[in-house]
Amino acid sequence: MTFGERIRELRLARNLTLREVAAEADINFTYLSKIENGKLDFSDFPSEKLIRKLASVLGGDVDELLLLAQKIPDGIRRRVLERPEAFSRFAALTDPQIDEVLRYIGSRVHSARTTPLS
Amino acid sequence: MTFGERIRELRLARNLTLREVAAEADINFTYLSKIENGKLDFSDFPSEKLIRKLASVLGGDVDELLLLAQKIPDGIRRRVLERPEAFSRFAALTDPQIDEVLRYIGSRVHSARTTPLS
DNA sequence: TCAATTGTTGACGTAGAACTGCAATCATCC
DNA sequence: GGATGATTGCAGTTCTACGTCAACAATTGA
Repeated sequence: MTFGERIRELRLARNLTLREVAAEADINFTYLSKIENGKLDFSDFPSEKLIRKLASVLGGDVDELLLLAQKIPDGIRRRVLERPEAFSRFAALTDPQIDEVLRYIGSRVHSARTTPLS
Repeated sequence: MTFGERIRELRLARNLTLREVAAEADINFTYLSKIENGKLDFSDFPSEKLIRKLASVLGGDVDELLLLAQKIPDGIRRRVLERPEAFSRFAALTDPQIDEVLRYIGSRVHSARTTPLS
């Protein structure tokens, strides 16, 4: 699932046309077409600002869209900047090790979510 | 310690002038002055590209400088994009919970670092 | 004393990313 | 067959992050 595919999916799920969504997002409908088809001239994705707007207009999840566009969600970014060393260590784990740590979190660490996943 | 302060520290530690470092980094020395003094017109920090160049020229740690400039180091970024859900959960932990998980990693997860901390 | 070196600052310039917009073309669907 | 919607190439325009320039201040050292 690419970013563009997801945008299209969200748009069609609401039975909206390119023109309708583009108008609400204050962009040109041809640009939206290019976004959905991954045919942007330079860069693979639109700006973070526009991604947020599209999420809002389409009722999509901002973080999901940001990730599809290879951008770091705010909640994670904030925490990385607060605890960089911790994240460096976590990032250095292999996939199975990450899974193991997640199981540990699930079993040992309770009421973990103090803030929404954002 | 701000980004600019650290840059200046690195530069002075090598007894280099603004002009010398700027020349090596292919920028104007007045721009470097602003960077060190946190006086950039817009944005608080130079581009990621320039940060890397400065790290190289000054022999500084890229990740340290990136973090001071509120940018996510590559190693972490890559892993976040690979395992977003895991990082969301990790990021949602409180500080003490993160510390607990780090202790767990230290005690249970061996040969964790398959790649450099980058 | 004055000139050489170094650093600071406000105003200004610019390249590239982000986005526009048209024209031509195609596909569907009543 | 025309109304509606989408695609795409290409040449704009806009915006701002990035960086320069010119003038000046501070310090050093002969």
